[in-house]
Amino acid sequence: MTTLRDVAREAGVSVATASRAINGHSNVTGPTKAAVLAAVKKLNFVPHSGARSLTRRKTDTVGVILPDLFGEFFSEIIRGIDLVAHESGMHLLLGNMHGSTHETAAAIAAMRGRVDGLLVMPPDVKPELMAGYLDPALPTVLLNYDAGSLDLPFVAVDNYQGAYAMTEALLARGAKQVVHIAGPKHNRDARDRQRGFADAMAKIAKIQSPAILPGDFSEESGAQAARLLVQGRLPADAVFAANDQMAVGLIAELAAAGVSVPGDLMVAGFDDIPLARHLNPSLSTMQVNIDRLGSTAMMLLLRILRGETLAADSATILTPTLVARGTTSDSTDRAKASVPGASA
Amino acid sequence: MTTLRDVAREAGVSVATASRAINGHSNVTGPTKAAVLAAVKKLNFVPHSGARSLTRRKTDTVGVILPDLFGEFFSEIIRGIDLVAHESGMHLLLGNMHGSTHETAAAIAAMRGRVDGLLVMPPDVKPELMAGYLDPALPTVLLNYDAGSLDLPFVAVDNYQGAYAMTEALLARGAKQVVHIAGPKHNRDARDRQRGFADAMAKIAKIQSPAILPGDFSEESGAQAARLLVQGRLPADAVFAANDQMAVGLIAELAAAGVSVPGDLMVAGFDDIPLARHLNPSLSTMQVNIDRLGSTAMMLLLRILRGETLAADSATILTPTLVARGTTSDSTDRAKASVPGASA
DNA sequence: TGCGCCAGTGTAACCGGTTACTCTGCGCCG
DNA sequence: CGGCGCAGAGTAACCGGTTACACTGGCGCA
Repeated sequence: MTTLRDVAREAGVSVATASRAINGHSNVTGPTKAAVLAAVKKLNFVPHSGARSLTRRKTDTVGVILPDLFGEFFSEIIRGIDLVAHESGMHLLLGNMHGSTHETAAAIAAMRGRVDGLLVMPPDVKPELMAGYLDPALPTVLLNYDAGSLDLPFVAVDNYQGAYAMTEALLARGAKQVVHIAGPKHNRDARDRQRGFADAMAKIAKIQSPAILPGDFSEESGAQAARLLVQGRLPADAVFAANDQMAVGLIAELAAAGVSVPGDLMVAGFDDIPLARHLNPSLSTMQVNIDRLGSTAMMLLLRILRGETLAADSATILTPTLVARGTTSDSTDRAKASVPGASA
Repeated sequence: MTTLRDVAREAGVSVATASRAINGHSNVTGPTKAAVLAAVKKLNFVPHSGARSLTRRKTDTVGVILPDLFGEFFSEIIRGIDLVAHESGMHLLLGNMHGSTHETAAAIAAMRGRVDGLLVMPPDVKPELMAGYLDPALPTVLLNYDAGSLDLPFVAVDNYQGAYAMTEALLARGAKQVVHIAGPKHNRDARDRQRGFADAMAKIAKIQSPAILPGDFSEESGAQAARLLVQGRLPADAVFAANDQMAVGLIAELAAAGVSVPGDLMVAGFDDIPLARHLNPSLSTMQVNIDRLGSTAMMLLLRILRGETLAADSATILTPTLVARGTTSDSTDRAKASVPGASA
């Protein structure tokens, strides 16, 4: 493995000159520079990024710490981040907290000396703990997490507003008794969505304690909710699941039980996963541009790295948009909804 | 930002002792070690991984270079890799070739000094070029790519065998005229699948030049194939798409044209994306355990990094398994298939 | 009692680059 | 013609750890 010293020797110059020539500094004569570059080519030299980042004190890498490396959500967010990072010549170092709070601390600590900044999404970690985990010297942007007192820049999806809007839409469609399937209790997104639902029910339908079934964002928990609904004879004319995954499980189980959607029961989800529009009937949901979540956060981080001091307005809120599809169509639309994936 | 020097000073020892205490070397007395660890805690010291990897000549990081950071395939493969990497305390550095051959070279070069080994999946790069891109000194495992003469270890899906098996299954179901929708022409996976299809048709159905429609793995190209099929009145009783994505587009467009699946036409895909079983009727496909592709490759790489010299048998081939679902069921199964997602 | 050995610790070189500072030689000015 | 300024190149310190080697003191053994 060839080093800068080798190149310098080959070109008959000092390491300083070699370094300058390679990095395109101005104070190098044409011939000298050419000689160095020739040596680089000949020896097939590639600078050692580790060594370089040690002196430069920058690594051209950002750490991305996510709760899980799993599924569509994950790949979309990475795609968004990469889009922006790649443009700026930045690399992505993946960290995974594997759901555990303790691992979160470890993952963040492991990033020291490897990255210039951090993108962290800790949906299940308590804010007061986060403060201790983060290195104040390392620029950090939070994803989908309002750290409150920590006052770190963050990008978030307006889950509350989204859930409110969806609930409102269901009520507008004529639903009287909307049931919510909640997400994991300690999960921020899930809690915000539940709040949005509850508030909309209270404000618009004047129902103070709407029915809320437990769930954990998994397909299976959606199916379970369906069984509760059917067997418990819970009066309901619409179900709003806290995410699409659960809505999928719910619909499958309802179909098995002979409940017609949207005829007997309207169903709505949240996230707009790709599967949503391919279901039959297709699933109404709140569309979240997850890739935008990632790219926006990355842009924010880049600005911080460039030295801009962000004002308090550094928080960016992305509002999800309502996508009305088959599972909430009223009877007149029913025919259209029966062609599977016709919108493809 | 505190350094080892700071810790040493605080503990009243030399940097060498501090380093040894922190890294758990044996030749440090109890009290000394305690003093160092106390200083570490007090100063909140985290070793600078960049500096450490410079002397240790290892980074505890592997580079993962994929054609696209996109979709289910990507997230599953990363998940598989991470599963194994995480267990060994390895980190993942993401590289993205963004489809361009030139970027591939750049992505690989950028890894020098950042990683201990490389996992590369270059489906569109010609083998003779790959040789020039790769650093022979850097342990590398190829994903879904048989480098041939390069004789690098690799893990691959047996696309040929999978396509052969699926074609065979369609013929066994009674299909006489199976049409294939091909993937991108320069893509290895796509070519292997097409070969498997063609060989099966030749061997089993004795058809030498079966109909093959062009495609590019996208949903839209599947839809386009459907239009060709319908408008061109191509005689066909089964369609085997080179991937699920195209099958999805195909089915949607067929439905719009009033063609019944599997009644008029059986359809099969490849990959078993999550969407496949949720379609109505659910999509028959070849299941590829993509996460296993990643985890197997990572295990192989780890073995190389541990110093094991792998024999020529280092190539691992994963055979996809056939998943027969609604789109290839014969009429007696039809009723079952009409319950959407009942298998959830 | 004196010597060698070894455990525990310190000093300093080193990993592979970058860059502040120094040095040299040339052109230009007075 | 001598001195100054500056461009181009070199020397060496440094980034923050690791570790080979040197050093010291206490113990066991003769």
